[in-house]
Amino acid sequence: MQVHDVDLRLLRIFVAIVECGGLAAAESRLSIGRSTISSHLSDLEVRLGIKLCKRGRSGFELTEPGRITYQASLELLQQCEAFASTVATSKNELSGRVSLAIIDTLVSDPRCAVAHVIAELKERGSNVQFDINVCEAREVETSVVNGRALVGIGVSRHHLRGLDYYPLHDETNYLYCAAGHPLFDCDPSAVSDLLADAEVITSNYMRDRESRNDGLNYQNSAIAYHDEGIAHLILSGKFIGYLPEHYARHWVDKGVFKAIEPEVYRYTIPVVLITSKNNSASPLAQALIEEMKRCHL
Amino acid sequence: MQVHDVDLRLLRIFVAIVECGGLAAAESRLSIGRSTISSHLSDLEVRLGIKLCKRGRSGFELTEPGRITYQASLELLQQCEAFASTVATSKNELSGRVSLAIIDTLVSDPRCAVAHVIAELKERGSNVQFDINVCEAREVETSVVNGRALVGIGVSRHHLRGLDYYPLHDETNYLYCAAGHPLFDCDPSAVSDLLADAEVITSNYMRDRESRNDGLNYQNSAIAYHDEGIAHLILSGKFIGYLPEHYARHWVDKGVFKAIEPEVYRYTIPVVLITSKNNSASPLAQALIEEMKRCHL
DNA sequence: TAATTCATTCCGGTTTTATCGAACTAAACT
DNA sequence: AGTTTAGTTCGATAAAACCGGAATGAATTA
Repeated sequence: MQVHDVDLRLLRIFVAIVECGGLAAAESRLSIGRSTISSHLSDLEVRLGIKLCKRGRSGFELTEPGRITYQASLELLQQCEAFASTVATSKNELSGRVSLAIIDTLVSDPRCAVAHVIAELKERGSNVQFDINVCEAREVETSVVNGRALVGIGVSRHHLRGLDYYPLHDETNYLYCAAGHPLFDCDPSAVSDLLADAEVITSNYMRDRESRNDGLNYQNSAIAYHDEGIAHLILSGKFIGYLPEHYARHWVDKGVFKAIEPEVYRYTIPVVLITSKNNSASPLAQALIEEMKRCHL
Repeated sequence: MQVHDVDLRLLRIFVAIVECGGLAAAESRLSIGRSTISSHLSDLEVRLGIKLCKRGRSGFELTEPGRITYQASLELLQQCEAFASTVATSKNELSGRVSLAIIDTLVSDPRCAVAHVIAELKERGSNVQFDINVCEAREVETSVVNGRALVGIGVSRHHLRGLDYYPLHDETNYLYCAAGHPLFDCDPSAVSDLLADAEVITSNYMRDRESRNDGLNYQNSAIAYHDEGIAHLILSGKFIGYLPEHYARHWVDKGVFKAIEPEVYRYTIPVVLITSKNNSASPLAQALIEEMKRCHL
């Protein structure tokens, strides 16, 4: 091997060291001994003719050329992945990293096809890697906008420019109370009075003034942007709040949740596939989107 | 070595084979035996999971994925060169952030080489960033001591431990009065009387008791640690004070300042380059210091 | 000062890789 | 069919890469 030849393995090790902040910490990540790492690192330094970092008991620190080398290494390794992806695509296989931003609790919806799509993509390319981020509604969109996620699945009413929205299915939300709350076992005639007093949880959807046309008592004394947070609050017996039917069903079946006048207190919102007009060019993104749509015909 | 890992050496061999149009021809170019080349090539095919080319007595021909792989290989190898070049450049080129603490009004001294040094460093590395802080004398030293500044340029009489001082040039200060002050147009014989009454500005230099051996009237009714502040005070016509000759010249030429008995009321202080024994190890600091000294030979 | 932590260096044994040459196969040319 | 050319396969071998452990060093912490 020539001295001037780039050795990707050494670069990977170097990157790991940098990201772990020292040889000792990199040990477990690389699962090779410290002495080995040390010699690899100094190997690289000799090859490049550069002192890459200061290290020792006094702390780990990149030199300026080290910083540059680190950045360049990341770039080169990225380009290697692109190479692999190009080659894989040429044989009709998918390859690369899929990053998904998904609104929380969607997993409990039986119509949710995410798992199926993952299986399908993995089937079509063993090199496909997944990076799934479950987050609240707003975050789904921002993740797609700023490129953290290739594709998002969530709900949205105020569509952002630069994003494409494709409706997958509708999600119906009901107003729930839990055992222990006055509304849980009350006489039907008392409902409207009790409702006027009940504190309602403010969720992402309910943050918009226009959504609060149900005459309920929004005091902002309980706010939660994740359904799981809302569930906690409802379970306390002190609040009532909207939840997707599929998510609440778990507790409804156990007899601890009850929907309050479901014919009145309900809203339906479409679950949408969110993609960016920018980064949907890669074959991987293409396949993901197509498959997602196909599953929701 | 993992299967999905890219091996640059194999890619180089593959490229050579393609460009030579067969294994036999590539033999001499790679100066390795045909059997070796053959096994390398099939290695690569196994790794990528692709049949790259047809070969045999019937002629050499790339498959379609082979063509794509060849193109992608060229690209990747190109990017490797770019990587190498980036890293190599970072070796010789200076890069990083230069923080300078400079005593104020030095810019008006024609012997001040700061601008020239900045130009020179920028020339030697387009990645160099500058962070210049113009401040009063004391601050120059403290900035270097606590690391806020890599290098300082200022005046100092009580050298601090841990700092290195390198004399650049001498700066002469005269005692000035401005139009409107009794001393400005007075009769030479009246000077000594008027001087006894004139209020003198206390500056950084004049804060030391030992410096106040000129018999003047220091009342501390006007204090300024920046030359520009001193200039303001002198311009008011109510005070007299010491200023560097090069800085005062501007107003002297316009006829609004006048030096008072310049043969008597003057002092000279060396302008020094101040560096810390700690952080002068970086190549950037090194270059800066060397260049600064070179300009002041 | 002692203990701790991080890193380097050296040692040796194991594994992997690179390489060559010889034997072999397959197609094409004579 | 025999020859030629191109490539493959198969050991064998030497080189190298790899790895962990012990000893050491250096700087920090107790």
